[in-house]
Amino acid sequence: MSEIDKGISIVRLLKEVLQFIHKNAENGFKEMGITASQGMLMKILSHTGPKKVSELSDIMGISNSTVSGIIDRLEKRGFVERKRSNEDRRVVYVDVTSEFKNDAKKNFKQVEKKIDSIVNQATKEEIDKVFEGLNILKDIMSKQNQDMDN
Amino acid sequence: MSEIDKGISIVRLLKEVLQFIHKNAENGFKEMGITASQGMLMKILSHTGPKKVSELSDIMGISNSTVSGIIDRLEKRGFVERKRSNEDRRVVYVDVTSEFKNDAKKNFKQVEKKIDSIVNQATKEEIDKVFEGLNILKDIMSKQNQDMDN
DNA sequence: AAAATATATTTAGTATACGAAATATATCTA
DNA sequence: TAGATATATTTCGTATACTAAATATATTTT
Repeated sequence: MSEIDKGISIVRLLKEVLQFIHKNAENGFKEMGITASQGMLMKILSHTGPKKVSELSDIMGISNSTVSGIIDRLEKRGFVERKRSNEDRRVVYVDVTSEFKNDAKKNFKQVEKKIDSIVNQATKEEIDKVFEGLNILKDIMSKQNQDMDN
Repeated sequence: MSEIDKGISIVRLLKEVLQFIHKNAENGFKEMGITASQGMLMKILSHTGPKKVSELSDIMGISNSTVSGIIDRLEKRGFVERKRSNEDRRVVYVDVTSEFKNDAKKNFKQVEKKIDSIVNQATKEEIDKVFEGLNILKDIMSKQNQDMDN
């Protein structure tokens, strides 16, 4: 495999894997009328309670502005609401609505369980190898990033 | 680490790695005024010659419609051109323009070299582990996909 | 306290990304 | 050969994703 193919193969494989994951989540959440990203955000909120926009960005690994857009659409659906913090008025807390808790949460839990079971199929050794490979790749890329700053 | 965290961690790590790669490519191609995806397409074309839209989709692992959009923007920049096939009029071949070959190709090669060198920094063992981890993850996800069809 | 600086979020603009529908052309079938 | 079916690409609508700029509020400095 040439150097060219190596780079492109890794990128394609990464995308392929993310697409599989996305597909699985998408299929699960579809029946609730929400997308995979929206489902991931709901998952975090319903497990750990109200979160700042910036906290959600950190957890999900995407930018504040993207989270803001996802919240916009979930708010329209009536699943989450924004609440301006009283301690620091710059901060916005996002939380699930009581409407969601009453109407959709039960269904959501079932979907969630089905999606979680995918990772659970893997053995501990497999998961370890997945993390090892990804961390190696991350190190290679981030080391290069530092070099480029010089 | 709980099952919930495990799933979200993997997704976040995958995204992080892809973002690093994207960042590196973006930084490189920026000076040419093209994006990372556009650069990847140019790389393929300039190494292997004219390609069908559908071939580019397969190589890059993205859909025809997305490739079509990327070609639109590269065409506006004057870097590629579309040519309807004479053998099969449904087919469109995409190729670099002579304008690109004369003006930008030299610069492009240098940028390309710099980006390729990133993967080359890694040892063979590291690359093998990366592929091993990614393939395990891919198998886990695709196995689940089949189960869901039942 | 007014100005400067810092922090948190949203908005605006651009580029992906997808699926479904539309278009165009090819090929097969009755 | 006309109609049905298949294939290739583009267009359209929606959802992400990013950065930079705008907005809002906090904190520090002078």
